[in-house]
Amino acid sequence: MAVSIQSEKAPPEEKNGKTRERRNRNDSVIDEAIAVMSEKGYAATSIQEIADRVGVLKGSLYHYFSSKEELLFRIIEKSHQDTSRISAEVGALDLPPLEHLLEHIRRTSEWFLRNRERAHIYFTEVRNLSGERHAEAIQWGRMFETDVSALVTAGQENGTIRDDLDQRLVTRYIIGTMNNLRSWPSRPGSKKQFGNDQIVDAAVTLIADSIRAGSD
Amino acid sequence: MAVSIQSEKAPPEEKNGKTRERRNRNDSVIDEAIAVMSEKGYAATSIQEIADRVGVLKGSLYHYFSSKEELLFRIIEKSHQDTSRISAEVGALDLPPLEHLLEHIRRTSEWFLRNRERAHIYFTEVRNLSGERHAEAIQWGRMFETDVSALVTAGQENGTIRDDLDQRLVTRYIIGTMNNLRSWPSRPGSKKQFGNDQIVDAAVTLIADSIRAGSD
Amino acid sequence: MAVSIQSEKAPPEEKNGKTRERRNRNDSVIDEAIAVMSEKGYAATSIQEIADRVGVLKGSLYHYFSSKEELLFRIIEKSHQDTSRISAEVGALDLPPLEHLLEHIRRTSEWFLRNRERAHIYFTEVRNLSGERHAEAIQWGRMFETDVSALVTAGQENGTIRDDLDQRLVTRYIIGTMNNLRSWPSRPGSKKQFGNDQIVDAAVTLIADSIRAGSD
Amino acid sequence: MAVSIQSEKAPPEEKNGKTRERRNRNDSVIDEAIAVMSEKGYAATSIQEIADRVGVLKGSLYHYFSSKEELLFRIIEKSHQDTSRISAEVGALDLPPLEHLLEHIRRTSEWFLRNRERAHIYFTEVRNLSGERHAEAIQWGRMFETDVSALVTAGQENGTIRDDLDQRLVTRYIIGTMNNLRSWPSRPGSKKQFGNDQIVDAAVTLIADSIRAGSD
DNA sequence: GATGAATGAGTTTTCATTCAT
DNA sequence: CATGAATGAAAACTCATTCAT
Repeated sequence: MAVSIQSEKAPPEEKNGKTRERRNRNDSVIDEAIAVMSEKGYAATSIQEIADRVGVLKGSLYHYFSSKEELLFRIIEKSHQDTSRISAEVGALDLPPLEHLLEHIRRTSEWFLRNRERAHIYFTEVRNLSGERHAEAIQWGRMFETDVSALVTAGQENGTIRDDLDQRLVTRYIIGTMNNLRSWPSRPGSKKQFGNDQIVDAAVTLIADSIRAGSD
Repeated sequence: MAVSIQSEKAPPEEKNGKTRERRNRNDSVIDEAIAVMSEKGYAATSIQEIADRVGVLKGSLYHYFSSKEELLFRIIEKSHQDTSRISAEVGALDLPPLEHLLEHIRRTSEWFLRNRERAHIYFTEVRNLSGERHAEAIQWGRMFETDVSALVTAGQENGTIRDDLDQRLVTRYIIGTMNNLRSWPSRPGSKKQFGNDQIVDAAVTLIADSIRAGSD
Repeated sequence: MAVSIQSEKAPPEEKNGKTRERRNRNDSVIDEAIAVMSEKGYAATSIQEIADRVGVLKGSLYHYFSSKEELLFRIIEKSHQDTSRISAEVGALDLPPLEHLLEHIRRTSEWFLRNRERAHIYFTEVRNLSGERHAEAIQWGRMFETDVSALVTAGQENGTIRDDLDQRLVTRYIIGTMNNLRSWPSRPGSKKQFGNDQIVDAAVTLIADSIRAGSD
Repeated sequence: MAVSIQSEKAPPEEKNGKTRERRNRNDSVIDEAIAVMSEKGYAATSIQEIADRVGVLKGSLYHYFSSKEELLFRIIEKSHQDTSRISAEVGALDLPPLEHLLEHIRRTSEWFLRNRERAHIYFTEVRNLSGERHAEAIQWGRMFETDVSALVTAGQENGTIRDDLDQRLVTRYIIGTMNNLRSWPSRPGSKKQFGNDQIVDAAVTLIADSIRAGSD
């Protein structure tokens, strides 16, 4: 079942020179911010660089966000919304715990791979938020963890997931593995690399084989 | 079998003499740099902040390193040296591939957990190096990967490691899991958290159960 | 004797038609500008803030004035016109110097109190004008001073105002006292504060008692 | 009795070119800040302009203060300290209320005239402070007012100050007059202007004649 | 070794103003 | 009239680095 959420880059329209462009650059700003920030990290990314890539003066960017931190927040917020929605969609399937967990991993992993850059920011840059925004993002992370945690516990209780390992360690193992998918070999254009489907399949297989009851 | 490599923060010995003091100060600079950088990230860490924690004016830090980047390099270099040594020590045991790999994972993971902050920097801040230093650190990372990769391949060849999954994916899975150990639940002082040994045991168990031949 | 000049904020009439609306908006811009500028000062007031209060986007404000400085100039100009008119009206009464001066103080003070915010700007923000506008406003201030100064001199010459103090010092004393009336205690709604009439009476009494010939 | 407090500008040492100057520019920074801010107002004063006058790059100024607002605070704080000290010195003379008040006015006025620029900032720029600093400065202003207010009340009670006018209005009148002394005609170099002593004498005479009991 | 004033180039952010729609 | 994207210049502030003392 295909997941419908999409966050790909807006199509790069040609600038036709004549009139000063008035289109909405909101998506473009976010996209370029994601690209630079995921490559260099939030702190090492300058507003100047984003502006250069968008093709406006740096002051102009402040029409699209009120501060660099708010820009980061919006990127993270969108990731949270997407993954939350996936979580809800999987929940609606009403599967038994282990199948539920594996489907959750599968779809979330697909999203992470399709949105590698955004996901990277989601996982690594929360510490650059402050105050209210930081608290909220931390809360989101906890929700994400709780979703997995609850499924692991349920699987242990109905005997489908091994219970010789503490639920919290298993949860962290699963989330950590998903976090790292972005670094699994997949440079497109390289000779023999892997498609997102192959990576997801491998990850789900490995996780399933390690947590299934009776593994030990 | 205990691993002898130690990189913990220098014990806060009382200043009992010039020599000791000087020695401590040098270590202290590195230690505080590691502490701040692992918390805030390299780019968001200011020399001022390190100086404040060391208890010295920021100009004075330049007696201990020649640039912020060189400081980062030294931190990463030391991590490389430690993990390389571990790799060599395990190699000297002359174990069969799977056992060799698991022992490698075990000891390296122990080091990562004992040196959480330094390891975090090692894994995330290489992109802040430039030129020669960047190239060298990239090379070290490749060496680290190659060590694991070779063992996986050997294990697949002698039939002890599953070969239905590409060697590169399995390698990335293993390394990724090790990378993430620092975030496994372990706040010391908290009531029911986990010691480093428990975490390592769990990680090795999970990895072993997922990559062993015959899992599928 | 009631003074007829009125510069109070336009009453918040309901928008009952195009014409009325347009008229209101124009006044509203001035009124809000006066409110913000008197509170924060001209330099610390942003066009954005005025626009927010008017309920219009900042670009739209430029339909009502051509520059921030021109807006300030108009505010000051109106103050000058009002006080000039008062000065002329009092002159038309044809009173002897001391009585003339006191009536001038009385009516001008009433205007200052009724237009506290505008008067504040009139007295403190002239330095933010430049070029021609600055010169003109300075000239207005000089005219204001000259009006008082001439009356003081005349009073000294006919023996009704003390002449042991230089006319210029007395003039500055009078003007300075009027300038400060806006800070005399008068928060409306507070229990025992003072009405504008009481403040004016007190000020005129104090000034009269201090400058009358025979005081020493 | 002469007041000993002095805040004049530091002597302008010649820069003798040879070595980069390492002297303490703290006073110089404050002095130039006072000069520019009193002329243009806090908000219209740029750090750049102060730096230009001090002769350093603008970034270097941040060795002397941590923010523009803190710089303003320090200027205002010093004014408060000076005027507080004067108030205490006069209090120690143990004079009857009216004499006490007039001596207070005399000495404080002298300070205002000798420190025209600083006093101007003290009276007009408090609104540019924020948070804790703003609260503290407001408190200082209230203390200043309370000092005068208490003397007026005491004078009314022992019958030496007129009591037909409310104590609060008289207090504001006095403070307002002192505030305005800086604009009394005194440009040095101009032909027939006035020395500080003459201005203070005139002000004390005018105030005394207006508030003394029996004036009416 | 340590200091701390100074640099110089950078950062994020603000803001009056313009103008095509 | 009103919009709102964009400008361009300047603002406050940061920071790695240098260096005379």
